[in-house]
Amino acid sequence: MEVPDITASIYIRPQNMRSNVLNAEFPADLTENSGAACEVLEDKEDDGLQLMYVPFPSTKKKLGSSRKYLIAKEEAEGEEAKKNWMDSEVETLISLRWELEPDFLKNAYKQGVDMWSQLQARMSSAIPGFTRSGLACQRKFNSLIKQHKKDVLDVKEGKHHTWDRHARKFYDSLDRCWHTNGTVMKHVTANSMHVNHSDSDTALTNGNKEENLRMSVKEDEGEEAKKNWLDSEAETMVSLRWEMEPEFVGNAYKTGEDMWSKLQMRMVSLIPGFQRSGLACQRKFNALIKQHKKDILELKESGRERYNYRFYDILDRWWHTNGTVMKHVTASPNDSESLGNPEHLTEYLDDASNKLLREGDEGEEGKKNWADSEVETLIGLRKEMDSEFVKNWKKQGGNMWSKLRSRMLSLYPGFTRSPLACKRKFNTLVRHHKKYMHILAASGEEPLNFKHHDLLVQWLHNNRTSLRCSTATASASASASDSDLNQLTTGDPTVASESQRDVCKPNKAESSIIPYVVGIQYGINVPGSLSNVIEPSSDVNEKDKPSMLLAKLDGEIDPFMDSLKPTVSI
DNA sequence: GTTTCATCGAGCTCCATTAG
DNA sequence: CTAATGGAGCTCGATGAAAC
Repeated sequence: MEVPDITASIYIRPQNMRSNVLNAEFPADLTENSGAACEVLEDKEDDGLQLMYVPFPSTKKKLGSSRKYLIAKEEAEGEEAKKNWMDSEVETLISLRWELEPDFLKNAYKQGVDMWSQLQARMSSAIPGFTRSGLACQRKFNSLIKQHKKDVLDVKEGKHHTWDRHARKFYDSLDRCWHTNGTVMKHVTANSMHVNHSDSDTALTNGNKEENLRMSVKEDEGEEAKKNWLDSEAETMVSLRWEMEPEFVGNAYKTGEDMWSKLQMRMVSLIPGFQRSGLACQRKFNALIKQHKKDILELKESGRERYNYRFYDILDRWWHTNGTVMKHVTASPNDSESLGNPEHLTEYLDDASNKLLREGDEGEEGKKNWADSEVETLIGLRKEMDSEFVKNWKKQGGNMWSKLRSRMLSLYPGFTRSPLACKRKFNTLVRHHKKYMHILAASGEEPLNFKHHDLLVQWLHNNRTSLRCSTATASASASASDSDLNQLTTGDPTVASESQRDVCKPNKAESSIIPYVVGIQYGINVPGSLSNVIEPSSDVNEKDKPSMLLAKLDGEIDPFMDSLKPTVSI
């Protein structure tokens, strides 16, 4: 990826702040577009002067000082006018978003790190009088990318394009930053972890120093909460855990020997301001191992490298030198051997699934487990209300889970779980149902103790047209086949009604594989093309294949499973 | 000591609505 | 008509509480 020159070591200041301004020339099109005054600041590191274009509005309300600006900002906040974005605002947005790209990648979905608020703050300091929210910035940026992608695709496919639109004038800036050659702008999507960071890392230069300083101050102030682990923290923790391994082994399961607290104390001594608990260290460590194993599996099966954590090296070194050492935190004592072995995953999932539907007391609320009867009623009601769910899918005010919760309440006086809790429980059930399918496909044996599985299976296969609209989708460990399950439950678009198709439309990747996804649902991350998974015999007409496969689904579940088993390669 | 369940908060996406 | 926002739903990572 081409690194644009705007990643240079330049400090940006609001126009109203004094600074060392250099003479600079800007591309004519930029200044013309923005009609803005520009300011370029000195490279403090003096490591090769590079300039950054910093547009400022030819402001009507020019403010004399930063103080006045802050007051004006406060006054303006809350108005949230729906005024169109000025060109200069958009250009600044793109520049800052690119500059913060490494942080966006690193902090995707993390609690306690609101990247768009950080960007908004920088927008505010770069553009006096800027009053839009972080959310507005996020939406504007995403809509730009969406439009860009669409236009590029349209042009590629020879369709009529809309390049004369307002967004067009910013495509150069977007391309200059991300240089995507018209491919998907991955950086803002859930798949951002797939992006190779190496290119964008170079962008994290002096421009982020202020932000880094601010963050470090924050840490010193003890604003901990659920903040993402820094790489340095994780590395230190893994190293310490390794170093203390003999003690961990010696004191395993002994009461009064809280090894993780000891490790936590050493973390504090090594990292001033470290405020996480020993339990948090333990969880993070176990999560790292789990993730590592998952990544290795994925790499082995699909050839796709998902994560690139530096401390994986440490874990690997440890594993290879100390084969059995991980027994405290893994399901199998032979993890060093079972790495990459799907059977191991099966064992792991099986173990998990056996405990899945463990019931707690007939709980009233909060984090008490759901009672069997509650779950069954939940599924029953959800099934009963399915047409309503489909009808109101994504409609404002639909609030279907509230309605379902009301019906739960009428059946269970004293039922105190929230609509959201109902939704989450249901999504969790579906997620585990998918896990069940994986286990079944991997081992050929029906996992035990899936109490509510039958209810779900019955519904999923009788009603393939709607579930996509109301359930959580992929679990991280099984994203490939989960999406296929979604497709399965979405149903055959050639049969579904127009409205159903509209409501439950598959994503683009899925839409091209519809006829053949049936088999992969029961597979487990089978590498290669879908045809490797299930291939109708060659003497069947192309046009008959989809119906043939779907016809299988209409039969009983078990016979279908049986017929499928031999075709699934693991 | 380890794992699971449920929750929280941040980000993204989609459709409907509203303002310019 | 188009762009921006509202609102709902989804995924993901971290964590408290409880179960094992």
